[in-house]
Amino acid sequence: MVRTSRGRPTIADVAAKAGVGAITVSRYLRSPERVSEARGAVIAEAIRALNYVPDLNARALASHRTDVVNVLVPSLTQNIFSDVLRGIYDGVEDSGLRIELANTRYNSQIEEQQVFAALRHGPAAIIVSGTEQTPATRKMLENAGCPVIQIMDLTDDPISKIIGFSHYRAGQEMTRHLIEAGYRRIAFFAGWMNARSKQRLQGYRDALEEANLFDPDLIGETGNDDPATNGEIAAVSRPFSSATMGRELMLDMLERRPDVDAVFCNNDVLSLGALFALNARQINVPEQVGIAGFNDFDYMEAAHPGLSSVRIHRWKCGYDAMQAVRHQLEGGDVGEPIVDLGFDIMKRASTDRQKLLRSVEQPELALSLG
Amino acid sequence: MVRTSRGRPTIADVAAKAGVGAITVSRYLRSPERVSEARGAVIAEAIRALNYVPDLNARALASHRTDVVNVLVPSLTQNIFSDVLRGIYDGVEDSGLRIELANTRYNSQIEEQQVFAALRHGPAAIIVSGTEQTPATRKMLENAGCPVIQIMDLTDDPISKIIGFSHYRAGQEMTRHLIEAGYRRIAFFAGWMNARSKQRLQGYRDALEEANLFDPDLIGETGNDDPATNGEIAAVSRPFSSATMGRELMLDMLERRPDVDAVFCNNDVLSLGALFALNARQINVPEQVGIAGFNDFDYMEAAHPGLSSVRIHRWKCGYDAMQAVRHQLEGGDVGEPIVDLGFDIMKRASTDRQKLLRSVEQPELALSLG
DNA sequence: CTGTTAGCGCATTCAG
DNA sequence: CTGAATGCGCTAACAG
Repeated sequence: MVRTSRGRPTIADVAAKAGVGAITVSRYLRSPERVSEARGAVIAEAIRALNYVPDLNARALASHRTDVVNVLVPSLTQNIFSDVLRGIYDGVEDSGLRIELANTRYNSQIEEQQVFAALRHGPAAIIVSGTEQTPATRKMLENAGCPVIQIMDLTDDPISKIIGFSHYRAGQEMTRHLIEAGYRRIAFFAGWMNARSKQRLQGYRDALEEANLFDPDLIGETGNDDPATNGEIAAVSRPFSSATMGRELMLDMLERRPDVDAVFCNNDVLSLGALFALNARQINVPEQVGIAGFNDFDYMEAAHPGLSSVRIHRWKCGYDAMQAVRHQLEGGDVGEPIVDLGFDIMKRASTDRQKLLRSVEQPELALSLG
Repeated sequence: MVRTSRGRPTIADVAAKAGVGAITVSRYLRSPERVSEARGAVIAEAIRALNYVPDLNARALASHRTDVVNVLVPSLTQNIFSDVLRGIYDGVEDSGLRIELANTRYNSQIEEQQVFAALRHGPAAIIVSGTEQTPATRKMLENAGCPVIQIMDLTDDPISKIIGFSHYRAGQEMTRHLIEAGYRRIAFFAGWMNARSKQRLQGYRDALEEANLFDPDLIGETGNDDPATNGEIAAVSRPFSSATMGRELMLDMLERRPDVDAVFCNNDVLSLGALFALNARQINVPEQVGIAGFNDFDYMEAAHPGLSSVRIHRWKCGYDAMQAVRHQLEGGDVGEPIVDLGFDIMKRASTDRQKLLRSVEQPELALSLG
């Protein structure tokens, strides 16, 4: 004995005690139905008696597979992905799978390294966000030899299976709602633009152009393309405040374009900031300026006035991705490669301009309704 | 050859090509300084030429150790822990460590199972939240054979090292601030109570009692002790809305106790809901009712009026925990077993009642300042 | 349904 | 500083 084992009982100990071969114990552990009931019972007893716990590393080495699902998200800042993660964790319950979570920081290069690293331990499955993988990443993923699910976006050409929704259509539909509500000078606010934000902006733009209302001057951005300042940079203890940014963008827009009559914010926190700015300026929402956000976090409904937003199915996206993983791991097929979860335009008081039109003869009432 | 390897080059291939023993390659990989420079260069070249990548599972089996840091948090709902996670991820950069994240759902039994599961693969380190571990969990952690860090709370008796702050003192100090600001009937709002919430409540209570102001009737709770309804239950796609809860608690309190003049909310979202409720009722903040939250998320400062809150160092807590892990992994000692990160009472307009007192001769001005 | 054989790829031990 | 032998604990493969 040159080597010191940890003293824990091994599968051989169990096999000896149960009077069977080690492989039978191994089989019993992984698929009890492949072992006769009689022997199964004996093995179970031996396992209990010895307090045997299989070593995951040995299993991994021998099988080239682990129980680890690698999940890659672009951000951990409190935002949409925390709900996605909740869905993933709710979906993984009682599966024996573990989750290794990585933060790509909206950086495809980092994502590539992380996929490479993940592959080194033979993951049970990989869940990645979006469709912006580098060619090398895509290739690795195609050859991963395990289920691969893309989430939170849509594409005609998924790696294997994608579950999400169209950011373009979401941006377009909310903008159409604002137009229908009677707004004409509709601004777009964004903190910084990632691939999915750009799709939403394009939807906004197309909706306005089809109504002949597009005005590039109404796009409010911080002019920042760097995710680093979005709280994703290392060693910054407080993320850049979107609420403050929304307030600043709103105040700025009011100065530059006092005729603005609605703002479509790329995220909810931004819209909260915009609301606070309008409150401070005593500008009535939705009569004078309408507000819409994106994501539909819980506080949107509770706000005063209630803030309109695009509800996306974050939790379901994570949950369904995990279900798809489990289905495939149990031998099921990939199924529909493109799953569109859709979204809902939540129309609330903050964009209910009709209220003004409906009560145009009694303006003081309209104001008191704010 | 009964077995099909994955065809990837192994350490033996590298050793052969470099004309050295396998163990020398192994050594070179883990601590290059223990191999002569000449051989090191040859090995490096062979690795490059063969495109060799060490197999993590084989390494794990042979060494009984992985590069995985297991992190256990009680919740993934967008709250304090997303910032803690950011800190952890910022702290893990370029360390070669991976993070396996588990959600204990505020349940010590689940936590126990997860610690047990984590131990099966020989984690590099374990980070757990709070001090509520079961005796069995504690025992496993004490014998884990790897660094163990507790975070986000404080205790005299940490498992090994704890990094956090005193929830009791935080609750106490914010309450004292409210008293000093001139409030006398100060309510406490909580959605549901976990161990740390209870500590804050105790701090609130003690602060009021020392000023002879405690009134149990002013404690507003949903009477719910079950984290399940706090968004932690599986298969619930939308977490229970704290903002809505804050609004309801506020409206309820106004009805029950119209003389309430301040509310200390157990979390920021609750305080946001309270603010919206007061807005809707046209009750002036901070003149008629003061509001304070807990956590100090970014929107607190951006709110109108700015909302007071207890700023806790979430990010730093995660980051420092990771630094402690790395320090120990590099052979450093545990250091100070109890690290108090403290907190800051952020005094903003929402609790600035002095403003009223300062302008008592000109009440109309006071109101317009709201 | 069950067992035997032969590794999986790396790191430990101890001698040199 | 280096290497040979051996084992980590489990499972793939095939035969029976």
